[in-house]
Amino acid sequence: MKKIITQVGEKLRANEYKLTPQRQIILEVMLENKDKHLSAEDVYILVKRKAPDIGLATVYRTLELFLEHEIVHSVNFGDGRKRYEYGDSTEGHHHHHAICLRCGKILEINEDLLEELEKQVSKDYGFTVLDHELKIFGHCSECK
Amino acid sequence: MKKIITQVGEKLRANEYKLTPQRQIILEVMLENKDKHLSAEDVYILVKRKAPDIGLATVYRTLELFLEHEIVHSVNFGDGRKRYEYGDSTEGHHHHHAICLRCGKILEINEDLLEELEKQVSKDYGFTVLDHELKIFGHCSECK
DNA sequence: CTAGCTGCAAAAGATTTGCACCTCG
DNA sequence: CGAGGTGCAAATCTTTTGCAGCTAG
Repeated sequence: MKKIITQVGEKLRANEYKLTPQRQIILEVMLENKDKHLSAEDVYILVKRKAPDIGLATVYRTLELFLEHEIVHSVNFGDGRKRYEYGDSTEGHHHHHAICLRCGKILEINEDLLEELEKQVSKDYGFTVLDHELKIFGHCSECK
Repeated sequence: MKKIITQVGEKLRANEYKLTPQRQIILEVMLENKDKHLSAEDVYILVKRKAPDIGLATVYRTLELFLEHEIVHSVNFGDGRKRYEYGDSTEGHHHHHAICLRCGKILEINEDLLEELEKQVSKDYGFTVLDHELKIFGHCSECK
C-alpha cells in the first residue's frame, strides 16, 4: 500500500499537484475500502476517525481531483449521491454491479462480456468506446 | 396518444390514484418527448407552456408516481439530476446510451446484446435479472 | 518563498415536505 | 362528500464556492 501511495504522489506531482497529509489519508481510506462504493459523506466519516480536523469540502475536492487523475472512479446508483471507488475505470479491470431490488445488496460482477457489443457500437455508430458502465437490476439469491 | 392517456388513467385508477389534468398534461409532455431524457425541471418548463399554474413540486410528485407505476423510467447521467423518459424499462424495449465525453451528446443504442451476459450472471451468482442499464462513454463520430 | 491547499461558513442546486385549500370519482 | 391532489413556501440534502490563513516542495 505504501507503494501505491508513493505512486499516486508522483502522479499528482507530475501534474503540479501536491500530496498533502489530507489527500494521503483519503487515499488510504479508499484503498482500505475497495469495492465499497463510498459516498463523499461516507469517506468523510471514515477520514474523520484518522484526522478529525479534516473538512467535508476537502473530501469533495480531493475525490474530484482523484477522479480527474483516474485514481478513483465514480458510480451512481440513483440514490441521489455520487459514489467513489478506488481504481481507474479506463484500465480495463472495471467490474459491473448487480443491484438487488429487494434488499439493496450490490454484487460485483467481474466478467466482461461487453467486447462484442462495443465492437458493434463502434461499427454501427462510429463511436469510439473508452469506457462503459453496466448495472443489472433484479433479485439476489437470498431474496428470490 | 389519446389511447395511451386512457390506459394510464385506468392503470392509476386501478391503484386508487386519480388522473388529474396536471398529471394528464405531464403525461402528454412525456409522450411528445420520447427519447429525450428530460429532467424534472425540463418537464416543468414544457408543462408550464400548456398549464402555467402548475407547480414544480407537482411535477416531481407526478414523475415519481409514474415511476412507481412503470409509466416512465429514469436514468442518471451523473450530472446531478435524475432524468425521465416515457416507457416501462421492464418491458424489454429498453435501449442503452452512448455518451460523448467531448460534446455531451447522447446516442441511443438500440441493440440488445446483453442476453448472454445476463444468462451468465444468473448462472454464476444465482441472481434473477429483471432489468439492466448500460452506459457507454467515449467520443462520437463528430468529435473524434 | 509561493502556488496550491485547507477549514469554515455561506451559497447553490436538486428534491422533498408541511399545510391549507381544491377536486376527481 | 372525502380521499387524494395541488400550489406555495419553507426545509432538506448533496455538492460547490469564497476567503483568509496554512504548507509542501
